[in-house]
Amino acid sequence: MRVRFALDLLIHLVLETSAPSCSCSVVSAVKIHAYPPAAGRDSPLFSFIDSLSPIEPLKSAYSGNGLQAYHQSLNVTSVSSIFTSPHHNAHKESKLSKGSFADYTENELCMEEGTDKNKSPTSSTAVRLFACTSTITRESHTMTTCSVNEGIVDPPKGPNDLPQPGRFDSGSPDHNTAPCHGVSVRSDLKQDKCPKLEAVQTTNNTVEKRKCLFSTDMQLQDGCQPAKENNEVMGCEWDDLVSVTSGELLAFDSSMDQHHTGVQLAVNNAESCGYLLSKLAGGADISDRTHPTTSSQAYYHEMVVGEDKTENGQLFPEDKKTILSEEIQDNINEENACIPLGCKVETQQRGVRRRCLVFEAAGYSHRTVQKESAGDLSFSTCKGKSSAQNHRNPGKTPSPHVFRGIGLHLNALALTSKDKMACQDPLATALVPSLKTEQDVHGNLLSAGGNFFHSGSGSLDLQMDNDDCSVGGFLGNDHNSSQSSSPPKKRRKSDNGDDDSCKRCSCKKSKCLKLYCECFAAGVYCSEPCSCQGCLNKPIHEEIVLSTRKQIEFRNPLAFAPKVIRMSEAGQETQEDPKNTPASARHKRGCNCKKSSCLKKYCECYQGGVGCSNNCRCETCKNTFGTRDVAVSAENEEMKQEGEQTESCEKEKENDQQKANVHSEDHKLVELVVPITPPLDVSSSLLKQPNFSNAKPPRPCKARSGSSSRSSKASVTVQSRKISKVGDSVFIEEMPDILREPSSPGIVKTCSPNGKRVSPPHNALSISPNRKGGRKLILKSIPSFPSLVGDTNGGSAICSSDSTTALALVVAEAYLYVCPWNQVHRKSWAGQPIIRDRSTTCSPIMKPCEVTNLPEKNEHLIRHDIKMICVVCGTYLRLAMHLFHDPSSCRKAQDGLYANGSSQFATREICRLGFAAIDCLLLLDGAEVPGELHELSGGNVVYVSATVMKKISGMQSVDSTEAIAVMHMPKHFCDLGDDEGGAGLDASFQSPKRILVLDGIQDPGNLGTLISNLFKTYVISKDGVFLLPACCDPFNEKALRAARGASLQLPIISGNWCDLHDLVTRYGMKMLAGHPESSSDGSEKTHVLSKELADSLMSESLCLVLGSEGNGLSEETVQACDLVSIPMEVLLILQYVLVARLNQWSATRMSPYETAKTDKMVQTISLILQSHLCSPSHLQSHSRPTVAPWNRIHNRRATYDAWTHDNANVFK
DNA sequence: GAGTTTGAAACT
DNA sequence: CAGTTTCAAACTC
Ligand SMILES: [Zn+2]
Ligand SMILES: [Zn+2]
Ligand SMILES: [Zn+2]
Ligand SMILES: [Zn+2]
Ligand SMILES: [Zn+2]
Ligand SMILES: [Zn+2]
Repeated sequence: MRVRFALDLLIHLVLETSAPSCSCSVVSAVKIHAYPPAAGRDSPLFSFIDSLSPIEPLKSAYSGNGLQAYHQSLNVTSVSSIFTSPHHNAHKESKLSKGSFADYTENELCMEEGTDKNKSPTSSTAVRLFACTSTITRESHTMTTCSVNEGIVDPPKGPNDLPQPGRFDSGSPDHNTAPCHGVSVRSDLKQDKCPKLEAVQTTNNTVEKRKCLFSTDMQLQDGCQPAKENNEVMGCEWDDLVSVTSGELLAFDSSMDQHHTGVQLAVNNAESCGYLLSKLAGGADISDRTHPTTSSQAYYHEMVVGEDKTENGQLFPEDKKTILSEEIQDNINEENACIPLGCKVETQQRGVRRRCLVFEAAGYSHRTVQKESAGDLSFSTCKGKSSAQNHRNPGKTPSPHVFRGIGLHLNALALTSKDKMACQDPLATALVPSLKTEQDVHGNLLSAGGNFFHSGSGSLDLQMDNDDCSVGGFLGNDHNSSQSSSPPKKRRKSDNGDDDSCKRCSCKKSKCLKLYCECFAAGVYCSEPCSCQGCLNKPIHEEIVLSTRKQIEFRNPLAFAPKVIRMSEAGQETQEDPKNTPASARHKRGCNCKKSSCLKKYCECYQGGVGCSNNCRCETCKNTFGTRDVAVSAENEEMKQEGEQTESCEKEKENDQQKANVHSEDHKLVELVVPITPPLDVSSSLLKQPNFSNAKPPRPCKARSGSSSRSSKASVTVQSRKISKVGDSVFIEEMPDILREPSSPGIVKTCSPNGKRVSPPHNALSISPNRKGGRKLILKSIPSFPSLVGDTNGGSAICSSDSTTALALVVAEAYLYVCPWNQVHRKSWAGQPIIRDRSTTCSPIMKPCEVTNLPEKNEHLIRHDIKMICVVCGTYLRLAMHLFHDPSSCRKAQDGLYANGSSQFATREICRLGFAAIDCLLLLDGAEVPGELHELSGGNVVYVSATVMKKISGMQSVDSTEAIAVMHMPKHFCDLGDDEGGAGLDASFQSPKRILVLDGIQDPGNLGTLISNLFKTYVISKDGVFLLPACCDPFNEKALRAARGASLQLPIISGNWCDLHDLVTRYGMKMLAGHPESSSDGSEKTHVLSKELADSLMSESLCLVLGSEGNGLSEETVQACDLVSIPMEVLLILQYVLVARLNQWSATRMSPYETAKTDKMVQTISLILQSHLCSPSHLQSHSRPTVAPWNRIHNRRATYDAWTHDNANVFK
């Protein structure tokens, strides 16, 4: 029992650390670290620990709270074990085991017994898995490794068994079997591997801990393990074991590096592995808890529970774990366990590895942690657990909470399959979750821990002692829980490498910076086992890695989230049932298998050990883990559950009790599968006893929203679906951070109506469900923004429709932010009413883009078609907008454009825009001439063969290219560098009022978007764009596409600063540029945007200068312009509005492509906003420092000329 | 170990 | 949620 507690504590710690979101757990963890050990705590242990473990962290860990204490103790133990060396162990053992153990055991026994019994049966079967090593022993001093195997198997395994049994008996009754295995394993290990383990001696103490292997899964249970060694302590041992494991895991990380000692876990059974993994994630705790129970399921439950308890919310994915166990297969266990840990582990690991996910994190994290404070944490946790076990336990429920932190994110999938595989093979294991930890170090640590676990199971590595093995990565499965993802992402920790798992990726071209790379996807750095080429996924390239990750996350917030969601986890959020079959987990996005029938690892569902769900689009699915139909029903349930969950989530905390109930229910479910283990409960009890006891596996919820805890309900199902749905509801993932942050001024809050919703949990971990899609922003909740509207009065406030729309558009324009006009839209600002005169809205900004809202005078300018274009061309933009300079055109103009459309629609739309007239229309043989095109082309239609078309279009395939329009460069474009530039300028502007000056916009997409936005409010002969030299080519494909034709209709002048000055002088324009408030030097040139300022500028002719994405305003700009700073509140409001609006758009009429673009737009805006908010040096440039060669205007021209030359004969 | 298959990622 | 291409793992021999 104690052990369990300890474990729980550890877990909690881990979780806490890992889980960013969970404040509670975190807190505890933190405390632990920070606080000095509680006096209360067991001194003996502590002292013990202290003495034993070299590691400081442990000590620190001890903090004070009871819980903490537990943790600490746990940590301690683990630490000791880990680090430890044998000697320590011995000492510890003696101390711990005896004293503490007794206590623990007793407690646990009580608790567990009930559960245990249940479990035991199952457990026996189930468990086998691993062996952990160590730690536990230490605590107990003895503990040593634990190997858990699942029940049945174990016993056999090792000689140790015998000992174990004894322990078991005493300690954890039920588990005996398992323990046995564990024991045996251990013993074997010890014997065999002793070295590493350090001798685990069972008896003595020492156990080393390090190496425990778990063989199977689940069950870590190990309680048994304890038996092994030394240990004796039965119940305690289990706990210890568990803790150990967790500790080990942690230790691994850390230790691995340092000591090595780590533990190895071998998970034999897949399930075990899975469990482990899950546990890892947060699971560690769980496992502890579970230990008692034995069965793997139990573990789950525990885990889940733990998570729930702890976190609550947060979560991690943990859960996900899922199920793996389910199956368990376990079987196996490997006896091997006996085998040297390393060996086994390795193999397993490898086996697992493959696809599994990697834990990467784990390793990293651990390391980091070790090194850093984080390390401490982890240690502490680990140790703490053990110690806790020893000592504490008592109470501490808290620990469980801690766990949560752990959640990992694993990317990996679940492991189930792996597990299974593992089962099959020894390896199996796989699953390890990655742990990515969340961002935080802690998270990392945690995750790492998680990974370890997984790995352990898998083989991962972990191994502590051995490092050799490697640890590496694990794969894991992980699933992570909820979490969200991202945040955690993790960093890879620093680390070095970690090793982790054995082999890992072998990327040749992705530089390990794409999701193709398993290491990168898992959130871990590449390490020695990797055979990648040109790898940049190394700690030394941390910046690159992190920035790349951000970009990818921007694109898909869930990119680094675990792919497999465990039902159990879901439980948290959703919940799931543990019982469920193994398959409680489901792949988040589902697979799309065509030829593998979901029976090969090509299938991510299969690989993850989960059945296919409704999210899968697979054909002829024969997934052995479950096919879609089955899943469906589950999903439905899930759905329901989700709803509940969500609700529950909010109330979770409040409803702990309820949860408890729920948990219990869950437990039942769980129990079915596996016996549950009550012991955990105890530990969990600290957090929430109920949960533990129940064992609900459910998971923590977290998922969702963050924190939430999940609903406890246990629904079994789980589901990802639900999740997804849930996500819908909320999430704003995409919202800029700023918005989310609380810090935002009060205004913001008020403004946003939904504030609540918007702010997702911080953590976010929860990922939003939405995500399914990945990209959409969400908005459900965000209605319009009140503030803008608002304010009041009724009046018009907003007009809403139009005004809002207009606003949105306006906002969209990055430069607009800087623009005073924005204020016009608001009815009031800063408490003062803003006068809104429709007539003044002329400013470009104000105009709504929607046709309906367009001022009449612009009706003819703004093409309704734009909308259509979006829709129609959205998916084929590339084709539709692919333009080239027209070679055939006359020299002077030289600038012809080819518009080739992949489809009639696209082509037609382009023409409709009325860009320039089409000089010639090239159609594929046999294609019909679209009516409108015919008119536009003036009858100049040429039919060409597919070959020619292909050549001209420059596209790989002509299938979608039905027509290419050859047109002249728009007359509105003039390059002052050219001969006749001047004339063009005069022609374009009779009296410019608003010119958007773009200084160094390097990204074509951004440039196009800016032009497009300006065009929406374009006033003929009054507005235009001036491109300074550093800008990319506005006719670049990407720019054209982004501009949706706007660049063909808006005056675009390309010139240098001298030209700009001439222009400004000639028309008496005033130059304005946005500037970060902070940077203002107080000079008279800096103004704060205010109603008065806006009013005063309304009638003036202005040049708005927008700096580059990466470098902000150039020196010249700053010198030449009046700087306008926008108060943060305003910016926030604008941003909020923008995002809301964009979301709305995407939800309504935007095609996928457009949606993607929207994302980019948001990104662009965010960047620009940042430039206003931060000093240039802080800006994070998302693009190259300079315009890429191929995007440079002149180069483009050269390229074009060359192309023209090459194709001269084509045109004849 | 080389070559093929496969389906997710990435890109347009 | 489009159509292709790229990529690296999974699988095959
Ligand atoms: Zn790689
Ligand atoms: Zn790698
Ligand atoms: Zn690499
Ligand atoms: Zn599939
Ligand atoms: Zn599937
Ligand atoms: Zn399938």
